[in-house]
Order: sequence, then structure tokens, then C-alpha cells
Amino acid sequence: MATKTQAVPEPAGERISDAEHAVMEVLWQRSPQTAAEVCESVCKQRGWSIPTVKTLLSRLVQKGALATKPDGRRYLYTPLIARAAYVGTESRRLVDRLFGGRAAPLFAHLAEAEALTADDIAEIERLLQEMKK
Amino acid sequence: MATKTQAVPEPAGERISDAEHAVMEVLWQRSPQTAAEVCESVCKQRGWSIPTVKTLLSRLVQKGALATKPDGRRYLYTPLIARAAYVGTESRRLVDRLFGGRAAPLFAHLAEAEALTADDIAEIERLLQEMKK
DNA sequence: TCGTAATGCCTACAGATGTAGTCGTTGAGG
DNA sequence: CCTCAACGACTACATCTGTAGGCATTACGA
Repeated sequence: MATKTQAVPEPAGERISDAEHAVMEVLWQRSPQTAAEVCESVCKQRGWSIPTVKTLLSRLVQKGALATKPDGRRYLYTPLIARAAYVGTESRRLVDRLFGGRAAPLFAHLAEAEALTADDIAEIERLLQEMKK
Repeated sequence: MATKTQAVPEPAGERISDAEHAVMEVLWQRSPQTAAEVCESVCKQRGWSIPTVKTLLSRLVQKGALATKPDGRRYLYTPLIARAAYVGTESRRLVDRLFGGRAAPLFAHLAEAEALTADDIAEIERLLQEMKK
């Protein structure tokens, strides 16, 4: 047995699942929050019950994605990993897996699939201008 | 018995997992191929053994992502869903989950993370020009 | 003709994930 | 001071995923 658990404060090593991500999203929006509060934000939406949320919170804590701070009887949960970091790895993963690591093909695909609104295009153009400086 | 379940030719209903995707990728590159051939392309790379590939192939057939055509004793596997379609849904999923369905934020993120090479930028610019016509 | 290597099918199994229940404890109101 | 509702820890369990082994069959070379 030995190694058992934690030790290394490993920052964002484990993968965050889909359901877990929903919980993170809530906490990224506002934190800290209690389990009950988080539930209020997602239970309706996803048809979950409190136990489900608690399980997800625990798993996220185990994975080092959330920190807990005791507040009387309950815990307050706070994200340990930034949303930007998460979004970063996930985007990268996708680009790597599907587009050989190149972002241009992704863009081309979105364009072709007409997944780009006029707003998107304008915005991207603006960003491009900015980058060229 | 053979075909077993099938029934509804459900086009790309089920989700394709990571490992399965690797197999699809090989078949998108060239098809049809036998299990052994597919293995040649991925077993080394991912440290898999033939049984693993066969399992993945079966699951993909079950999921309606691959078609089989008997060729003597073995099967020839061919993709039933187009790579573009897969790439499409996966991209959409990501954009929906992480960027509220808007592509511009994704682009902004990639830009910020310096995940865009000079080539990417040039290419995207070119695409933009084309789209504006 | 016959053995055999190769092939597909079914089974296996550990770990991750989605979803939820039980239970012992404890803070806070009466 | 005592009860009870609420909270976290632990448990549960079906399904999916990653990874692979065993078995029955059969096309093909000797």
C-alpha cells in the first residue's frame, strides 16, 4: 500500500470530469460557497440531488482542484485551479487531438461549419489587429 | 448469428472515447483496414496489444461508428461517420462547455495563451479575407 | 487431407464517472 | 441542557473506459 494519498500538492494533475466541471464552473463564478449553495446553482439545472453535489465536491478536493475552509459545521469550497488554466489545458487537448496541435485548422473548421457568428468574426479580426502590433 | 443487435442505424449517437478515437483516426487516414493493420498503426505508438485494438474496433462497430465487411476470415473496417462530423461535434462541445458557445472567446484564449503560431495567424487572416467576400 | 496459425467473439477486471443513500456527529435553538 | 436538523465521511452501485486474455472456428499451406 504505502503511497496511499495526497502528499504532493500536485497542482491540477488529475483530470476533471464533465460533472465535476459543472461544479467548478459554479465556484469559478463565485467563491467560496457551501455545498448547499453550489447545489442551488446546479441541482435544478442538471437534476442532481445534494448527495451528488457533495460527492463531486469531495472528488474535486481529492483531486486538488478545490480547497476547503471549515466554517462552523460546514465547509466553504474555493477553486484551487484557475478557470483560465483549465480552459487552457482543455483547449490544448482538443487542438492536439483533432487538429494536430495547430489552431488554424480549428478555426477553419469552425468557419466552414458556420459556427462563427458575425460578431465572432469581427471580434477575431479585432484581436488579430491587436496582435499584429 | 453475426450481426446481433444493430437495429437502428443510429448515426453517431454514442460518444467515442479517447482510445476509440485513436482507432478512428487510423481508419480515417486509410480504409478499409483489418484489425491487424490498424494495430500496426497504433499498437507501437500507444503500447497496445492486438486484443485491445479488437475490443476498441468492436465497440466502435456497436456504437455505429464503423462498418464491417467480411473479407475471407477477417473483417475490413470502414468509418461510418466522417471525420469532419466528429471533429465538428467535439469542437462544438468544447466551445459550448467552455466558452458559452461563442468561438471568439476560444480564439482569444488561444491568442492569449500564445498557442497561435505566426503561421496560424497568417492562415486565419487569409480565411477571414475569404469569408468576407 | 489435416494441422495450425490467425481471427472474431465473449469474458474479465480494475479504475473512473454519474448518481445517490446511510450514518454518526455536532452546532444552535428551545 | 437536550433534541434535532444539517453536515461531512463513508458506502453503494451501475456504466463506461482502458487494457487484455481465452476459446472456438476456419482458411490455407504442407
